[in-house]
Formats: sequence, structure tokens, C-alpha cells
Amino acid sequence: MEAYDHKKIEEKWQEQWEKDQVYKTEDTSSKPKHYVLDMFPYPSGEGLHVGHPKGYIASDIYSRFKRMNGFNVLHPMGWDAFGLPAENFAIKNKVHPSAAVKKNIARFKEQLSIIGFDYDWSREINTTDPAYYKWTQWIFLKLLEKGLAFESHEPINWCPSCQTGLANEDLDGGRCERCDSEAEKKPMRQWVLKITDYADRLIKDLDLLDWPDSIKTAQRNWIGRSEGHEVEFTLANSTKHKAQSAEHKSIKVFTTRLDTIYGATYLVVAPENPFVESTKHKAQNSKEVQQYLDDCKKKTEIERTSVDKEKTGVELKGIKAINPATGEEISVWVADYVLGHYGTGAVMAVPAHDERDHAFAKKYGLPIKHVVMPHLVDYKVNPPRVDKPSKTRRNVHAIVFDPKENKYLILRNEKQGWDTIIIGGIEDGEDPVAAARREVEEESGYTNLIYKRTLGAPVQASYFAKHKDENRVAVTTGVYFELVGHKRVPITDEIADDNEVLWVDANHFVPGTMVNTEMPLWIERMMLSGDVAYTGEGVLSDSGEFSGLTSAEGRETIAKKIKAAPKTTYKLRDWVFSRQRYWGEPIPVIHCLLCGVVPVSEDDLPITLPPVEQYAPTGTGESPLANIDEWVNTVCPSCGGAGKRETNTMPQWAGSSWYYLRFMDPHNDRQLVSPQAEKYWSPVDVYVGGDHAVRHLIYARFWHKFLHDIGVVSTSEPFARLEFLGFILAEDGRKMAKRWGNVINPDDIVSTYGADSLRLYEMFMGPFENAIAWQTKSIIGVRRFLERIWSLREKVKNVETPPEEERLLHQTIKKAGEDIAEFKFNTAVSAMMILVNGVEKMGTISRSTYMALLRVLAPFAPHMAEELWQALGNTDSVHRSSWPVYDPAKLVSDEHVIAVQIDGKSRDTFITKEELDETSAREQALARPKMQKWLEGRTVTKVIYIPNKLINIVTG
RNA sequence: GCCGCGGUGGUGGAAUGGUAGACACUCGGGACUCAAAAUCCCGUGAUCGCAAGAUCGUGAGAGUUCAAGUCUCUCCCGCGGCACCA
Repeated sequence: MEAYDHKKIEEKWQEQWEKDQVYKTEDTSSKPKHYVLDMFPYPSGEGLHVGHPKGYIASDIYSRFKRMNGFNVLHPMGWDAFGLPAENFAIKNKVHPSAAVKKNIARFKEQLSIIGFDYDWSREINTTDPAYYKWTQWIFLKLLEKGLAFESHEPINWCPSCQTGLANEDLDGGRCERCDSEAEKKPMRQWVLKITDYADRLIKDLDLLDWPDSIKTAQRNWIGRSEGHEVEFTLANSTKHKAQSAEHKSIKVFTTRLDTIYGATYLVVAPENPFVESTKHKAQNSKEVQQYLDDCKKKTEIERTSVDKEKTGVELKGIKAINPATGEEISVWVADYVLGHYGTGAVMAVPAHDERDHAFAKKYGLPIKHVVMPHLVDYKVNPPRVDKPSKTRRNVHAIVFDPKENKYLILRNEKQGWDTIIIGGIEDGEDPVAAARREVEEESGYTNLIYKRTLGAPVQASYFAKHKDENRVAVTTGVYFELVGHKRVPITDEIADDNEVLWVDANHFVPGTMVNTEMPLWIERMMLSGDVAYTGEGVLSDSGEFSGLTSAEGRETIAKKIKAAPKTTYKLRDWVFSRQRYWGEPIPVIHCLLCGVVPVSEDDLPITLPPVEQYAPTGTGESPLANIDEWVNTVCPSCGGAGKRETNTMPQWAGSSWYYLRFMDPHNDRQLVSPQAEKYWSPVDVYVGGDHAVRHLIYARFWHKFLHDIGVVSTSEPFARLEFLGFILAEDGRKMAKRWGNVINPDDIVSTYGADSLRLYEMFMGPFENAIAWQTKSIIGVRRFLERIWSLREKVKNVETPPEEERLLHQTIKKAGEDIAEFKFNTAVSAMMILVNGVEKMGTISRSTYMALLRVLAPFAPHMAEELWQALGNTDSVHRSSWPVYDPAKLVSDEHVIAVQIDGKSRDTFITKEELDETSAREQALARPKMQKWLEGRTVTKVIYIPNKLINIVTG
């Protein structure tokens, strides 16, 4: 027999398949459709490394599997080629971007073709093709028409190295994601898309999607929805001034914690807030304020927003606001820890319950007022009982420490069976510290105490006080004393009878040992040197009529009283959509002195990118296109006068935000996609790729929803299911990259081991979503597997399939099919290996088993499967054959191995041919010779029998 | 800090609450060979044992269960996302 020559058969079949158009997708079909899409590549100058095809191999296997199961499959490929990477590559290599892109695409296509994918290349698209970007521009015109694209002069992120504005999504920790330069804030004219209008739908519709949780969570985080209230703080004495229209009379803040408003002791306004500009001259310290504003401007965004940086700010002296809940006058500050672009650009500061406000208040000596108590419920030791009355008490807890002995004072109550620190009630008008002293003296007799500190604000605890047979809601203050002398006064007999006075180590204070519910909190507070903000929810205190309510109740009722409107805020920013660069889709608008911004007529699309000599960025904040007078100067479509073209271009992410639609109808020159094609193919059933967890997947969802709103698409979401892949790492565990010198080229692997081995190896490496390091030496495993299948051809016999072989086959068909559907390719491959190992052991394989095996193998190793398939005499392609069907009745063996356990530990097994009931299984198990030893001196108390699987004998 | 996902042999990994380590790689031994490669066969979690076998074992600790890698809680570690977002 001929040896397995992968080169020969792979080239042969790739050619043949193309000739026979095996993978041509039908535009219309009576079959159900299935749209399988890869995140199309950005053809870089470096070519593909072995990591790139991983997703393509998976989608290829999946699409072939679907085709064999009777679906009309759309599995296309194309190129995303506009944008910075291609342009920077072109500048560096001194070639025109269009030439570079052309060359890179050719290289990518060649590299992909030798892997043997089932793409229908007649549907290939390229985002830089005018016939394609005509429709990208068309979508922009529609966005403009609907008011979702607009010009803005707000400061944006500017990359000084790439010399262009960037969207928030293009930053990574305040740095340009492409070149790692620190981004600056630069005010400039730019085009912005109102993605924030879709924020709510972008979050809500995530629920409709079969996507990994991690990606959904990443998107939710990015959109950052939070529900709260807007509250207006009127300025004190603002009515005294003659009303000027430009003058602010109030400051609006956004808060998610309206329940803490009684603790709002000052306001903070962001430096960018227009309020500051209009009010700063009225501050008594206006010079100082101006100085602060100037200082802020000098800070970079990274400096300003780093969490661990000390907060700075300045008071607007003489300006006071009124807390609408308390009616009190509070001071107003300008500080850059408040962000100008989030919420209303101003906050009510609640230093007792917000860490940032707390740090700021500490630094500037501002008042701290506690208005939310932690609420502890004793669920474990003495849980509140629904059938008992409840009493509210004001308590004090005294923690007494003896520094000489390093011990703490506790009381042990034998009768109740508990240990406690000293507890007592606070009498009306009594100071907690005095109350604590009194209680220590009464209950233990110790009098020589020095007061060290109070352990934070009071806390509320609910528990059942069994000695009083009632529930307690105790509001308790913790007081910490140190013992300075062992002098004791007599205590009453009654108290002495109940409690034993003990000194214990700190390790006695672990949860559970002490009866006090508050104990863990006291320990935590003792360990902290200073006080900290309590940011959790709880029970309101010191909040007028609202005291005693829970945080949630408080928010609701306070909102009603002070008329605070509910408000939802998002972290998501609008999409900065213009780039001051050459290599992108021209934004199709014309600026006219008379008419302003005028959209280009749809009939004039595409506005093609003019060929230029100089495409390097100008650095002036203008695109290089601005220098091409003959392109820029045009006629205003509205008035017929002189007009200038918009010279900014679209970002890299524009073309990829809708490309999946174009594959449905790639050559349509009248429509972006025909309604029929869209209806038939939408949505993408499975989308395969990695990386772009947020950016591309949010932009595309946004555009899709917009296109849905204007009736272009019929579905509300573009990608029904997302299979997110883990990248293949280099052998050294790092990312595969040219600069690390650890890149493995797929061409080399295909040449040495064959495309089928490469495909199989990448799928066998591990779970699809795992990032796993490449190991060239491990490919040998799958290569051997393929060679075994190759050799099996000699063992094919025209016989009836033996039952054992049949069982193995049907198990394999079932397992492989289910696993492909779930993208568990590694276990699908191992199922085939198990079958091959099995039939090898038996020595022969029936013709029908072999044919079925080849059909299961076909999606994974299409070339070898085809070669062997046709060698068996089949004349049509294996890829047009159907997926084999398994018979559930043939999955189970007529022999069962029953595991025998004693007390849950496996001790023996036995084989049975018949279905055993519990009694006979028990008989057989107990009759095993090994069992005698295990059962000696024990009595069987219970037997658990899982039919045909396991028997567990439980002994007493 | 918050959110999400993980932690199983030397390695990649497998395991509807039911005999942990499938399937591979590596390594060791053997066959074939003048020899090597390739291929084939046997072995390969740890400890003890000549062996039969026994004990331990899925990051740590507790819990639920006849039975836990799998479920619950606490903690440790790793990865990813977000992060002065009020």
C-alpha cells in the first residue's frame, strides 16, 4: 500500500474541490440555513502564525458538520483592512497602504488556502473596496439623518504618536492601544456616534444571546449602567442676588446612595463642570480656585484618575449649598476626583459612607456624619424568632484589654452556656463611654480603666435574647478600654452567681466562641488604626423621620420627600468616530459656509479615497486629505455654492461593524443587503473568534440595532451564539509575536505534517476556550492517529459488523456529533481515537464501519477522509455525504461491569451479562471472595444499588 | 477594590453526584534492525511491598451525602475584564 503522502493528497483535493465547487453556498434553498462566521482577519504584514487558524479550523469543522446534517451553510471569509495598523505598516515600509493591503491579503489567502477550508470564496469581501465601503458610508448617512452622528468639540483622547483622536474603547489604561503612548485630552472638532442612546438595549438584549458569561459581563461592565437619583442642591443666599440667566442657582448631583443624604456634609464639583466657570469669580478665594483649575489642566488623564493618588481640591469659599434633606448649609468644593463627564459632574459627598469622600474629608477637615448602621443578624447562634416580641435597645459593648497580661476580659455564663464581652444598656442622656465604665464596674468590679477609643459608629444587631425570651434589635456602640490596675470593687451576689469573670487570649475572640453577633466587626475595627467609611447598606440612623428604615426603603421614601428623580447613568461614552488619518473611509459630508454640514447625496456614494503621495499624518489635527485641494474643494449639494469635503476618515472598526450582512449578498450594488437574503440568512448562527470582547462586539451590536430600527435588518441582534476562543501561546508560554522570535508559521507545519494534522492537533490541544501553549512535538500524536486510519484500509473486510465494533462505532458517532455541536473538539477527536484503538485491537474493520469512520473524520481531516472515501469506490465527495446516524439501542454493551463499594470505597468489580435487580446484585456482590475480608466483623446496614453500574454496601 | 472564570499526574487534558486520571505527549522497558529512525508490544499519580496487595491522592480547611474533582461555606493562588464611574 502507498504510504500516507499528505502533500500529494492535500494539493489534489484542494484543486478538485474548487473545480467541483463543493463548497458553493446556495442563495436559496429548501434546506434550513446555517450561518457560521469567523471574525474576519486584519491582514497584517507579518502573515499568519499557527494561532490564527484555530478559530477558522473550528468553524470549518462545525460548518462541514452542519452541511453533512442537511443545512445550507454560509461560511464566508473576507478582509478587514482599513485603519492604523495597515497605514503604519505602509509608512514604515514606504509602500502605499492600498498596495500593502493587496499584498498582505494575497499572502493571507495563500496561507489559509493550504489548510483546506470550506469557504465559498465567491463571497469574499474587503472593507477597503469602494464597492464595499460605499455601504459603510451609506450607514453613516443614515446615522446622520437620524441624529445619531453629530459634530462635537468636546475634548477627546488624542494619541500624540499616531496623531489622531481615539475612542474610549481604543484606550488601554489611558494609553493608546496600538502604540502604548499616553493619551492626551485634546479639544477638537470631531464626529461622534450616539451609541449611548442604545446603552440600555445593549445591556438588556445580552439576555437573548447564547454567549459566554465572561463576554456578557465584560460588556455589562463596559456599559456600566447604574441606577440612582438626581438631586438638586439649591445654593444658599442665591435668591438675594439679582437673577441673572446664566447664573447657577443650584447644583445637580447624581447619587446611587440617596439613603445616605443625611450624611452629605459638602458638595464636590468637577473642574470641568460649567458651574465652576460661572461661579468661580464669586468665591472669596477666586484666585486660589483659578490656580487649582490651572493645575488640573496640567495633569494627564492617567495622573488624574489613578486611584491611589492623593486627592486634591479647593473650596469655593462663600458659596454654600443647602442639603435638601437636612436643610443645613454645606460647603461647596472643586476637586478633580469628581469626573466631569460622568453623571452630572458633581456629587454630594458623604464621607462616612464613601471611601473617596472620606479620604477627602480627612485631608481637609470636613465633617463626617454617620447615617447608615451596618445591620447584623445572628442567624447561627441565637436567630431572631418570629413568634417572640421584639425590643429595641441602645447598648454599649466594653472591650477591656490588660496589656500586662495580654488578655481580654469576658464573662462566662454557665447557665446560658455562653461567653460574652461586657454588655449594658445606655440610659437616657448617658454617654456611651460612661455607660461602658459603669457596666464594667457593675459586672466585673474593675475600676481602673483608661478609655482608648470608641470602635466606630454604632451598629445594629438582631438576635434572640434567650435569657429575656424576646428578640432584640440592639443599637450598640463598641468602647475599647485598657486596664491599668487590678483594683476591684465588690459586685452584687446576683451578678456574681450568674457570671464568672475571666481573662482570655485574643484568639478566644473568633466567630462562634463569643455570643456577641457584633464581635467580628469589633475585631475588624480594633485592627484598623483609623476609622474608615462604611460603604455597605444597612439601617438608617440620624436621618430624621427616616431613621430605622433599611437603605433600600430609605432611598425610595427620601426620593419622594425631596423630589429626587430616579435616574440611570452609564459609563459608556459616545463613540468618537473620526480619525485624522488617511487610510479609512472618507466621512461623506460636505461643509458649506452657507448651509453648514451637508450630507453627500446617496447617489454620489462611494466617496472614494483619493490616491495620494503623502499619506503620513500631518500632526496638525487635520487628515492628510486636507492637503488635496482638488479632492477637498467641491460643490455644496444643497446650495450649489463652494463646499469642502470632510477630511476626517472613519475608524478601523467601521467596516467590521456590519460586514456579516454583506456576506449574505456580497455583490448587490443597489442595496447593502437585499431583504430576501437578509431574511434568509439572519442572524449569524455561530460567531467564532477571540479578543474583541468589548469593542467590535459592542460596535457591531450597536450598528445592527440601528439598522434594525431603520428596517434594514430583521433581527435585533447580529450574533445569536458566540464561541470565544482561547489563543494559542508560543512554546515559551508567551504571546506568539515577531519581536519575541517565537512565531510558528502554519506553512511549515502543513509542509512537514500536513494540513490535516495541523487541524487535528489544534482541535485536540484542549478545550477550545483555553489558552494553551503550542508544542510542535505533540503533533506527532495526531499524525500517528491519521496514519493508523490510513493503514486501517488494509484491514477493511466486506463482512457484517461484529457487535463490539458496532457498539464502539455508534458511541463514536454520538460522542463526536454532540461534541462538535458544543465546540468540544478535543473530546470529539479522542472519541475517534478510541474507535481506532478498538478496531486495531480486533484486527479487522468492516467496510461499513470504515465508511462511517471516514464520514466522522471528514470535517476534521477533510483531505485524508476524501482520499480514503474515494479509494473505497465512492464517486461523490465525502463532504457531500451525510453524517452517519447512530442507533441508541446499539450504544450499550450486553456486559456490565459492576463496581462494588464498601462504605463508599471501591473494593472490587464483577461482570454480569444480565440486568440485575438489587437483591441479586447484592447476593453476587456479597459472594465475591474479596468481600469476606472487608466485611469481617461488620454488619451490613444498608445497600445502595445503581443498576448496571455500582453497588455500595454500607456497614454499621 | 469590584465582577467573571479557573486550580486534577512530568505536560495538554478527561470525568450526567457513582471504580479519578479517558485520549494523547513525555519517559522507562521489550520486539524488529548490523545499527539507527520509524513502527509494534508492555509499563508510566505518589508511598510502602519480592509479590499479592495496601494506604494516600483532584489548591487548603470545614459541611451536605450511602457516595464529592463535581454541591454549600470560608480561605489561598492564577488568569481575564472594569476601576476615583459617586
